[in-house]
Amino acid sequence: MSVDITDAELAVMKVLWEQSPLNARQITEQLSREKSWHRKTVNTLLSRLEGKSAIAARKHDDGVRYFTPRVDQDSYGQAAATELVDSVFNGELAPLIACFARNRRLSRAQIDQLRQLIEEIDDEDA
Amino acid sequence: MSVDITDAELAVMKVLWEQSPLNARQITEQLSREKSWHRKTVNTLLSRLEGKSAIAARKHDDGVRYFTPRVDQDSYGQAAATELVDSVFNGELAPLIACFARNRRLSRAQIDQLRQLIEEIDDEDA
DNA sequence: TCTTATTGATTACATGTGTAGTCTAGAGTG
DNA sequence: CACTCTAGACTACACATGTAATCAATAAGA
Repeated sequence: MSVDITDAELAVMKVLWEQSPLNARQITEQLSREKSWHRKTVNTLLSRLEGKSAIAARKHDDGVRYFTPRVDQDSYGQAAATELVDSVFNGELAPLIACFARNRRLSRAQIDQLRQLIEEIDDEDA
Repeated sequence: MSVDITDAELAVMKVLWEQSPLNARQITEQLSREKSWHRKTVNTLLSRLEGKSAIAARKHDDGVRYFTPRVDQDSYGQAAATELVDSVFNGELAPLIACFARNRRLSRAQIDQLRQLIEEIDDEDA
């Protein structure tokens, strides 16, 4: 509900979440590792993201615009996860994790991490 | 990656996951509780789902087609969750749960359920 | 049998999305 | 100063998606 970011746009956001501000050229370069997108394509995505206020542009001294996220990764992830859980799992988190565990073997470290996370949540909750 | 089901289509799938086989009229009726979709709209969605092999139609004795899911809810949920976790959380499950917890959506019962789930996963893993 | 209601197939149409191309103004180069 | 390169604004265009309408065949009633 917060901001609706599409798949292609998400790739751009991920670059900016890792490092920002960056200009269009730098972003295209970063993306070239995984996507073979034309500069213009990245430009369009940046414009659309700006239109959605998902990123902000600030013109630097060199006259070029540098972009920064206005939506942080956590908020976005939270919204996306909530939406998924609501739409597919009827609002329950456990089935998602169960699905996940069944699908993707969780390593011992990951299981321990989860256990610890649950304890933290529980403590906070108290 | 399995089957690409859109939001509108998902609403139809959820009805069929709850009960099937159902014909178009019955599905429209079920959906009317939450969506005010025209019969024709539901029909289009059914056609598209059939095209994607997400559901199967079988003509019953009354000459009307009854629909059944060909993709089960678990598989779909698993795929959707995996995609979300991969795309937003870089493949890690814990951040998703942390996000969720921060959002204060977990009741004590849910926390207990999670804890138990983790233990089960852990046991299986051993 | 003629009329009407219903199902399913086909078609429609605005908006969203992926993926660019074109055009213009300013920055740097000979 | 004329030419060129680049960034950004605007435009393009096919396919996806939400949301139906039209049309043809069939079933059911008068």
